Amino acid sequence: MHNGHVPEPRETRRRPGRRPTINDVAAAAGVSRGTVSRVLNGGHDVSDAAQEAVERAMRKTGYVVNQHARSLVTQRSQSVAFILSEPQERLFEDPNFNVLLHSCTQALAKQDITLLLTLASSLEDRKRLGRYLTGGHVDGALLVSTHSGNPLIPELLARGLPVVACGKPLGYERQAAYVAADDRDGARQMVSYLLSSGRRRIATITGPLDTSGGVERLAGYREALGGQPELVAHGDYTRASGEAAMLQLLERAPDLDAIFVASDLMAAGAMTALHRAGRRVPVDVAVGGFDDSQIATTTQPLLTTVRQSYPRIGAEMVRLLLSQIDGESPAAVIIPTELVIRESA
Amino acid sequence: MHNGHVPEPRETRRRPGRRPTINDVAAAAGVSRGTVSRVLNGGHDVSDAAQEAVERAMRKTGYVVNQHARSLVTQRSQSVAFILSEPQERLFEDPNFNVLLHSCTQALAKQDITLLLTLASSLEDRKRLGRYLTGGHVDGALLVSTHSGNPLIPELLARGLPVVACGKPLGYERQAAYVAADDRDGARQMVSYLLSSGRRRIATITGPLDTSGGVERLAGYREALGGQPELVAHGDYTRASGEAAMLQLLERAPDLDAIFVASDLMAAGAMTALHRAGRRVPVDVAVGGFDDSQIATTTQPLLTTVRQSYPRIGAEMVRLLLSQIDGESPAAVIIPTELVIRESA
DNA sequence: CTGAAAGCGCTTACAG
DNA sequence: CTGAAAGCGCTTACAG
Repeated sequence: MHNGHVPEPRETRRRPGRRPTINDVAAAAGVSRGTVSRVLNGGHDVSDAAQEAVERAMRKTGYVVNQHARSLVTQRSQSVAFILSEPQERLFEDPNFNVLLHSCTQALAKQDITLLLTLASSLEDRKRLGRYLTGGHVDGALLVSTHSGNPLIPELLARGLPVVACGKPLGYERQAAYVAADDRDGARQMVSYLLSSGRRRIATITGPLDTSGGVERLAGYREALGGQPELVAHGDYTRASGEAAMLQLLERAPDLDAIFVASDLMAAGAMTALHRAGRRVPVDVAVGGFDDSQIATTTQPLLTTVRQSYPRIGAEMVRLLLSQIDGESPAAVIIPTELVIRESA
Repeated sequence: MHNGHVPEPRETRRRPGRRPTINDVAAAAGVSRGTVSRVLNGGHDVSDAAQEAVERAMRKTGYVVNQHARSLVTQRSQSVAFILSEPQERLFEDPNFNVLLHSCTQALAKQDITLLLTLASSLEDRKRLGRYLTGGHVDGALLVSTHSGNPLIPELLARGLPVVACGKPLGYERQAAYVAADDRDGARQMVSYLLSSGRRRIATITGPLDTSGGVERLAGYREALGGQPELVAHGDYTRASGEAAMLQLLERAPDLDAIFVASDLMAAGAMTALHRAGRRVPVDVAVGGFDDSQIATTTQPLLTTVRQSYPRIGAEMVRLLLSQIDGESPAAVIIPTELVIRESA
């Protein structure tokens, strides 16, 4: 069919195996394509009779709009990407992602925008993803857990794709929009609290230092310590790394009486290590976490931690992204953090 | 710009804020759009000189193909959806999803196809997703963890979208392609092994009975028991449900000496319950799992289980999906399962 | 309120 | 090997 170059008369019957188009609907309803398109786009300036005829015709033909054709003219895809630049394992281990993903999905759903979760663990992945994203498939991107040096950020920025990062995107704070918790202040609050409750030898387990969360929480720890000798070990936000770092700290400083851990998940790991080493929490060692994730209420004893509201962070990220898609310039939002005292400190 | 209806002379300079198109590249290279398109699509029938000129022009203009325009003519989007119809929590708890997702991503990457992970926990989500998927955004869908009664399956099938399910899609075994492990035989092997090692009072914790895995593993248990009295409790593949079911079974049958659990994660939960109840594994109670996931090698003692190879399942799913996209009819693949004996039984 | 027409940015036979 | 042209399925001023 259609392989000659003599124009055929416009065909109105539906060919088998072909999706119905707006032409089929128009023919069935006895109106023009323009009118069909108008009812598709809100039904303004359409008479009741026409509206009804078109709706009937759509049902009859089983019409579904072709998004590519629509996107080609509107330059909008009505979808945004949620990009996780992280080894997959973390996605599955860390409940924070879960909460963030959920709140972003919800916020976008209200605008009838689909969220596409894309994983970019390997360099290869990131390349393919770069092509995909800049090809117009999505209207914007939410970047989660981006370590400094992630090549996706400059690429997307250069292409002019609206982007919002979760946490300060190190090296691009000026150019990319972001939403971050007040990490530094949260850490400061926690360590001040530990000091005020009489602890004297306070260690910390940091997050990865190529993320703003890692850097800022460490800075808050130092700030609160105000020049007192510090005791630092590094983790990568996984439970296992928290356990290993705790073991190492106990070796280096058997007299430590408190620990501020830069995430709840690592804090859970640290508590396991403390338990194995025969230290009681909080009697021998006070433990403070960060996140106030679900984990904080399942540890034994319950975890004293710093709350950062991921639902709120997600909602703000979406708001910032949509406003950029509408032409506003990038902005940064800092969400306050709050000390939550439970049993571990 | 371009708001009059008098045709302007074709503009070749790049307007600020506009993405370069194939016309810009053609003009810069001094060739026709057809030639640019040919180098974009593999460079067949293009002279070296033209090829080079076009490549230079693409770099100079920063050209990126508009996927919507391309898809509109090719009727292909070069992406497929990975649909998880499951409360999000499970995604994050169950390592099997992780492995499956990874293997599917890899297999698709080889064909330069992007995988889009979409979550459909609520009914609302499924509606929006249905619209998205049938709008031509993806070339096919991988359905994971679909309980019977999931309305997405008939919808996608009716639209003619190529679909492959993981596990038998109950109610649509005939119409939808799927890849499943030989659940029944795996369960049978495990229970036979428990019997042969002298266990006499063997219970089971099932998966959800609206999934084929749940149904078939229970059937295998019954088959191996061959009419001996059975002892059944139900779980939903979460760790917590395994723990609860085990507690309940101990109450109902304090004399049980073995348990076959329909997933490793639930088996880990069951072992926790046994431990709390003071039963030694495997001395007092033998425990057999299903999956051979990462969990099986982290429990204490190590878990005897049934291996189903998720990497292989993922690869087969992709193969089946791509062949359907190329016009083949749906097929079903059953992957053999294998007993893996460790310490717990 | 409605139709005719231009245009979104590509691909792909076709003719040369 | 290459260009001209048709066509993919929509939306959106414009004129009436």
